[in-house]
Amino acid sequence: MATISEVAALAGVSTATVSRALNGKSTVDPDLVVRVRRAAEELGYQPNGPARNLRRQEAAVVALIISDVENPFFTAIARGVEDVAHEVGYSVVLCNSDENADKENRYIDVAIQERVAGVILSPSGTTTSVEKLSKRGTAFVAVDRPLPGQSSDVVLVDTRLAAREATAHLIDQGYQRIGCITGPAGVRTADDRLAGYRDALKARRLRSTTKLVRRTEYKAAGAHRAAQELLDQPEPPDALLVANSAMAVGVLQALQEHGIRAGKQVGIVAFDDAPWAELVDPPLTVVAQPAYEIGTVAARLLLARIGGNTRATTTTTLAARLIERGSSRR
Amino acid sequence: MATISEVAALAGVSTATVSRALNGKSTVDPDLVVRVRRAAEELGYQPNGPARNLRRQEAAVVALIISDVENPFFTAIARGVEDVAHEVGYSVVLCNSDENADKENRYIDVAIQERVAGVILSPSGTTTSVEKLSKRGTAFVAVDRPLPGQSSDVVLVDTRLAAREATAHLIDQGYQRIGCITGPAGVRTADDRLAGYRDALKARRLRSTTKLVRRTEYKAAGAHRAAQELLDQPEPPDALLVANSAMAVGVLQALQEHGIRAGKQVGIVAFDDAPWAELVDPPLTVVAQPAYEIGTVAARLLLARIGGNTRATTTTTLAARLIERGSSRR
DNA sequence: AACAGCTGGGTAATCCATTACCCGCCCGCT
DNA sequence: AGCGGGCGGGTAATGGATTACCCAGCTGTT
Repeated sequence: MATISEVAALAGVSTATVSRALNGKSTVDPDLVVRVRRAAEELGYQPNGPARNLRRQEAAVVALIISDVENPFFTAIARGVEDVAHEVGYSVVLCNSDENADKENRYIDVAIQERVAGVILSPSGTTTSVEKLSKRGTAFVAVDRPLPGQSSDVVLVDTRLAAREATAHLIDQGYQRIGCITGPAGVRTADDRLAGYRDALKARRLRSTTKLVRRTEYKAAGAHRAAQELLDQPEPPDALLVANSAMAVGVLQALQEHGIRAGKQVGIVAFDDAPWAELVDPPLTVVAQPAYEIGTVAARLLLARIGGNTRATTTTTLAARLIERGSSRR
Repeated sequence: MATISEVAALAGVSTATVSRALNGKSTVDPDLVVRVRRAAEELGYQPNGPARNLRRQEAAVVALIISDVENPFFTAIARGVEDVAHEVGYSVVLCNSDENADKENRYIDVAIQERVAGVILSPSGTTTSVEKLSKRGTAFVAVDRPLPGQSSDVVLVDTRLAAREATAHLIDQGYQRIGCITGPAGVRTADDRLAGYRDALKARRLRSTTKLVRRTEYKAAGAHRAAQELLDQPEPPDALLVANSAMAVGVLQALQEHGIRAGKQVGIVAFDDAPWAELVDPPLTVVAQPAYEIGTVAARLLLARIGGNTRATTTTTLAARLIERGSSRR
């Protein structure tokens, strides 16, 4: 692997000039730039990243720590972040924390050790230790969920309002015993969706009972079990608000197993507009979240901070959109 | 940010001892180890990754370059790679090449610059330039698709055979004008699936016509257009082999728009067992690929190479499994 | 008692790109 | 002609962890 001094030797200049030429710095004689380029080309020179980062005290990399690579909501965020970051020459590395605070903290440590320029993360829980980041002065932005106790830029969806509207929609459609299957306690989006659900019930003077509420992992399996339990009760729900698309899979499965048809018998609204939502029968009513936009907004905020912007931290709240389809129509 | 010499000063030892103690090296007096640990703790010491990597000439990171973060097939591979890599202390960074040779090559350059220990990639096309990797001696493994012209470890699925079996299954079910919607020419899996489809037709002495074959991007939109074209023909197909699950979404949509029911009227088999495959009506017959296993196998091969193993390159071919459901039954 | 051998730990070289600092040269002005 | 200013480009310091090499001191053997 060629080093900068070999390039310098071949081009007949000093390493300083090579560095300046290749980085397009100030004023280097155009002839020299050409000679340096040619020499670098010939040797297949690739600058040594660690050396550069060591010197610069920062890598042109942003880390994106998400809680589930297999969840399309998060991969859409990733795409948004990537598109913006690439424009300005930053690379994005994706880390999968699996909703696991340990893994998440490990990745934060790695991010610090590797001296990435910034971190975007969807904090899995209450024990996320971003103080390390702020202590070191590494820029970071939270997405989807706020950071407990920390002030930072945050990009959120008004998920409580969305849940409220979705639930109100179910009430409007004439459903009366509406249940809710949401994520684990302590995960902010899960709590908010539940709160929004309760808001709607209260506003319409429907009584809210824990018998119709279940909390599980944000996965199909947990939701499947939860739906079965709810449906096996003496007084089962006649509609369900489901907190994400993976869970929706589990719920729809449970309905099938019970020989229940969505819509007519049990109304369903799920968060996240999955590509397959229109394919099931009846098509699934969903709360579409602007995931890609979350990513782009978060990336821009992060880049501004990296650029040294020191304005007060901001909270950006994006709206979700209810897409009514057959699964919430009798 | 504390450095190793500050830790050394606080612990009253040399930097060499700090390094040895924290890396669990050879024999350091247990008392000193404790003192060093305590000092590091107190200062919140995080080793400087770039400095370490510069010295070691390698980072404990493997790069995984996949062609579509939003495709569950690839994210499942990612999970497999992660699980294995983490066990031995390697971090995984995910890079999304978007089936774009430029982006892919850029990520390969980044991987080289950052001196990652190894690379796993699903080569998007014929112009993938891994010579840079082999020239530098960086270990790499190809997944899902072989590397054109290069010898390397490869982990594949026997996708041609799977396509053949899936097509044969459709023939057995009594479908007669079977079509195929596959990915772009030059993408090996797309070519193989088409070849397997043709194998099956030939074996059963059915004539194969290009009128029933369409190639598009591996995405829903392309497949949607393709399916519309096929169905609008004077002699439309009565069954379709679809090359991945994103495409299946487009195809099923087109069927809906044509008021055609899968199974009874047009048999469908799609690659990749998506979580929603059982939810559509009728449930979707699929070719399930062992994506997670591809990831684990590839990671183990890569780690062996990183460990200096110089055995000849291997090709691992895993079997796919046809899961018969309603969409291929009349 | 003297010496070989081993072990724990310190000193300083090393990895490579970037950049502060400095020098020499040329131009233009007085 | 002499001097100041500006510019191109070289020398060497710098960043921080790892590790080759070496030394001091202790153990055990004869």
